[in-house]
Amino acid sequence: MAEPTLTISDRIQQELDRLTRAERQLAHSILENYPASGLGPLTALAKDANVSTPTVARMVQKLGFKGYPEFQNELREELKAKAKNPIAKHDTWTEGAPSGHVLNRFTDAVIDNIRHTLGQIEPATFDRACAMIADTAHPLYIVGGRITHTMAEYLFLHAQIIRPRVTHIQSTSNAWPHYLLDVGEGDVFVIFDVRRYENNTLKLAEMAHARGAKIILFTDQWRSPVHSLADICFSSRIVAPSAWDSAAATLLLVESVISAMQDINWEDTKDRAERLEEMFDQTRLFRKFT
Amino acid sequence: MAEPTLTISDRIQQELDRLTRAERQLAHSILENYPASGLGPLTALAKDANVSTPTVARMVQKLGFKGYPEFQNELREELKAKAKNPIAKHDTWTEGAPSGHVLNRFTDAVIDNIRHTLGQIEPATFDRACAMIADTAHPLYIVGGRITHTMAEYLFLHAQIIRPRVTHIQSTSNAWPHYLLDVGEGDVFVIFDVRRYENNTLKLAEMAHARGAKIILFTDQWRSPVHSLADICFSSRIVAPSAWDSAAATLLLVESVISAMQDINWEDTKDRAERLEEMFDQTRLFRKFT
DNA sequence: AGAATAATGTCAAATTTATTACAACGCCGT
DNA sequence: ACGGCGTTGTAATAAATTTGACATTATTCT
Repeated sequence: MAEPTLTISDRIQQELDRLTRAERQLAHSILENYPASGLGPLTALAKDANVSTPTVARMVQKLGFKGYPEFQNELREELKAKAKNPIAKHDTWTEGAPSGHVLNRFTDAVIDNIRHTLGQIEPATFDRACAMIADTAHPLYIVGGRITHTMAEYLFLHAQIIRPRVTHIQSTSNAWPHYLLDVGEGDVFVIFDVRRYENNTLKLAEMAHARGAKIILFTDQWRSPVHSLADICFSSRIVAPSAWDSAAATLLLVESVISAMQDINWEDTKDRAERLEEMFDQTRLFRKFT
Repeated sequence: MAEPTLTISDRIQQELDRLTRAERQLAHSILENYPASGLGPLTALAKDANVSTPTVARMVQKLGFKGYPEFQNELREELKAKAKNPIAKHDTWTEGAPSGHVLNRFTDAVIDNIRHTLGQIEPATFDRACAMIADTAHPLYIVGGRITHTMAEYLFLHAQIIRPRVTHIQSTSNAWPHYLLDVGEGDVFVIFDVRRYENNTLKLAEMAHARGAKIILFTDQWRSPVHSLADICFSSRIVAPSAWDSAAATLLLVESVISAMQDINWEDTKDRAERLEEMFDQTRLFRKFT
């Protein structure tokens, strides 16, 4: 590729002295709202700068492009790169590994997933979801599928400490219908369903929905069919340079939910956590921290 | 003009449910590199999203534009507006949330953890670990504790597809000594142990080590006591603005290992994955992808 | 001052790009 | 299984954008 690290903006400014009157006029117009104006049609740009269309065509050639379309193309590439950049000033994450190494490739993908995922979330929706999950007035059910039950369990293990009345259901288990016996109006379901979407999970969601339960769904960018039943739906990006998907962005969301829950229920949590500590001490399950 | 303050990105996400399959595909492609991809020619966008050109034309009309050019025009206006903003607070991950919001605080911490974690890994060590884990000449045991067994299981679920002879042991279960009966020289143990370090896990590691097993340890920055027995030790940073720790960096490592394993064993994996697919098809566990 | 040269604009041709009409396909309900 | 409806793609058409040729205007040098 041999991408020059110079942006078009840089190049224009560099050339500014060597440009003629009309071209300078045009150059300033381009830089005025960069890069937006350069991405419109040549005609519009010309009119904006009060120059003729061939002037535009000639200048982009002077800048080394074959034509206006090629010029626009590079502008768009710049824009793409810029959108990615706020984070990726690291060219490699693991020092000493080539950029093509799994670690670097994978990490790039994950960071990218995180950025996309977070970018699509409305804070208000997130807060609402956390409030629902933290609300001890209603029982909380956490549901996961074949792979996602790991995420479900992660949430469960923490939720269990933070609040009472939490149940973990594996949709792949054939025991789940039993759990639904007690479900009533206003109960809260957190459901994980990522491709490949599981029939069991959908069935479970339908039954819970029929009983008046609220559903908060964690899914991927393509969204599980459960989403039509869900009150709140979070979709994380899961693409990875691998035959499988990445759950990292989903985990980040889950952990954020845990953190928010804990803030909401802090008084209770503190108490429950202390009692848990005591019990652990008694069972000698853990080492004393050294 | 009553310009709605909604960006095109917002509008697309709002409409997402009402869109058809091809249109959704397209929508995701637009959001993927927003707004750059939408500023190119219609034809290019269509090819990018693997849909036909009329699909693009139809969707922009569905979104309320008279035609593609008008759509692009608004995109450019958005871009201009964004550029004008006093350095649009691009340092937040979730737009519209204050930088102090849980989502932003947590994400910052996680990215930071990832950076530190990856920075401490030697690629050669990583590769060696992957080779050991992928080596089908020896049985593989995966061990997790109270919280970490979610990570262990995540690895297990994937490893199981990639290679034979994989066993998942929960150190909190009192059944684990049984598993050790068959362990012999050269068997590989992947052990997860983060604070609070668990006595059971340490015991298990000691016994495995005594029997000549190789140990690959995933722990935190303070390193579990198991590390003195381990052949390879990965420590991830787990600090989070919360009363609990973040497993995100650990998960990233695990997923990278999975990806690397898969590359090493690709021939076998392909075969095993196909057979698994068939079995799933027969059990009708999953929906057909739509 | 006047000729020569460079710069710019006008207009038309050529190319690309968007739109429309229509046919094929898949999905759902009967 | 069959018919109808909605969705999607192909291909032709219409519109636009870009480019090139040429005439005009400004600028510079003698």
